[in-house]
Amino acid sequence: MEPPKRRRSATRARLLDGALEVFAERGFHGASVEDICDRAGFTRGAFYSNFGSKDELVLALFQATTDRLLEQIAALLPDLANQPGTLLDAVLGLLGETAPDQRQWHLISTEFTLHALRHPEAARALNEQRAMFRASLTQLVEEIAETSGMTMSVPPEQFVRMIIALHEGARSQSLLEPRKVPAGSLEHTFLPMVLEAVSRPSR
Amino acid sequence: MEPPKRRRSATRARLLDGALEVFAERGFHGASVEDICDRAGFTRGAFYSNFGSKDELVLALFQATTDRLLEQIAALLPDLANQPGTLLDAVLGLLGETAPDQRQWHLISTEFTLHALRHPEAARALNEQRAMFRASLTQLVEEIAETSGMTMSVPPEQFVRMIIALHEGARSQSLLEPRKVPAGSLEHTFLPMVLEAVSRPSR
DNA sequence: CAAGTTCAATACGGTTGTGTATCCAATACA
DNA sequence: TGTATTGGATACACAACCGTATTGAACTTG
Repeated sequence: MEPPKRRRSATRARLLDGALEVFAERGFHGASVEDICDRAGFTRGAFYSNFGSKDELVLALFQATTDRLLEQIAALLPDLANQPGTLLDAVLGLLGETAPDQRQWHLISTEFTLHALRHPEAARALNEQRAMFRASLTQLVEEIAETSGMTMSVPPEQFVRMIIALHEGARSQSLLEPRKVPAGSLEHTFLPMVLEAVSRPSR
Repeated sequence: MEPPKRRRSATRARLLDGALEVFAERGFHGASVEDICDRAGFTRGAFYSNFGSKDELVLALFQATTDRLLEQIAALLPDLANQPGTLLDAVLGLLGETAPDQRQWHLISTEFTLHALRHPEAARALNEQRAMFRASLTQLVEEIAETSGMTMSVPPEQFVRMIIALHEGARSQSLLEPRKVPAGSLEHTFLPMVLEAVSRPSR
């Protein structure tokens, strides 16, 4: 009934989804291949017929997640650039909306970052993805700055790097103490000041 | 020859040191008890005569590291507060000097943060430690602001939270791309702007 | 409709890792 | 000096996990 190609890629997808969940719950090494298969409703036989090893799965998972993320960004970019509102609203909106589940995304991406810090190959893949992500944000910043007649006294990419750094650090604090640090509070308090400091009306 | 009490706590300390190294290298779950014992020059017998389980070791390790860190801070605080120099130099100096090996410290603390996000008890311990750390920084900020006749338009603790967030996010980027993001570059570029924006001379 | 192919399930072997129980040496103490 | 205690080593039992080999079922194709 079902074409085998579709079937295959469907189980692959389900395994990847399961892996995403289980990794978020138990962490990289804490999640066993069997855990992932159980979550996806398969056995290890299915796993090893789709992936060569756990490491291979991790790379595939990261690639799949990255692809989805970049697609979402590409879809959102035009809207954000043309809609009214400040530059920071657009950037922070993009940072937020691309990851519906902030907690899970933070766990996964942080975990993979640690992995990358120990494995150079993973680091290259991660840096590549982050470079594309930054590029999207930088483009957004440049466009909005242009249309609103602003010039920035620091390279836009530097500015974006700073936003990302602050965002990730703040997210960590928000997840650790949700009541004391509401999501986005640090960004919304301090980023306007920085923007004010680095931007001047174009002459 | 050697007093038994001393001997015992000495091996405990060596095991904790070994655990610190091995955790930094292979991560939390990736490090086996035997790895740690090998590193410390003992066997698992010694381990289980000092710790009840791997989890117990982790908590003990975190406590020990935390204690050392807070001691170092307490020792540094008076110097920094009284030495000449700007507020930011003092704060960033404190952030830097407390962890001689930035990479190892980043790996360990990030790993433990992930652990805490999944285990509420660990989260409480971590938040407690971070609160004390923040308190030290806040105190430093308040003292320096006072002696230099400045008033801040945001609560000092908020300001400190923001510095920490930015610092941790920036450190992650620096470790991933040391050549593109020299350590401390983001902080030194943007923090002065924020400080300028939030501080006014006291009337 | 029969042979071949694909995909996942089952069964298995081997490795690794945890924790316990026992043993041995060294020190403390009577 | 002989006995008791303490700390660490050795040996062992047991579970978890990874990866492979084999089997079976569904679908494709000639």
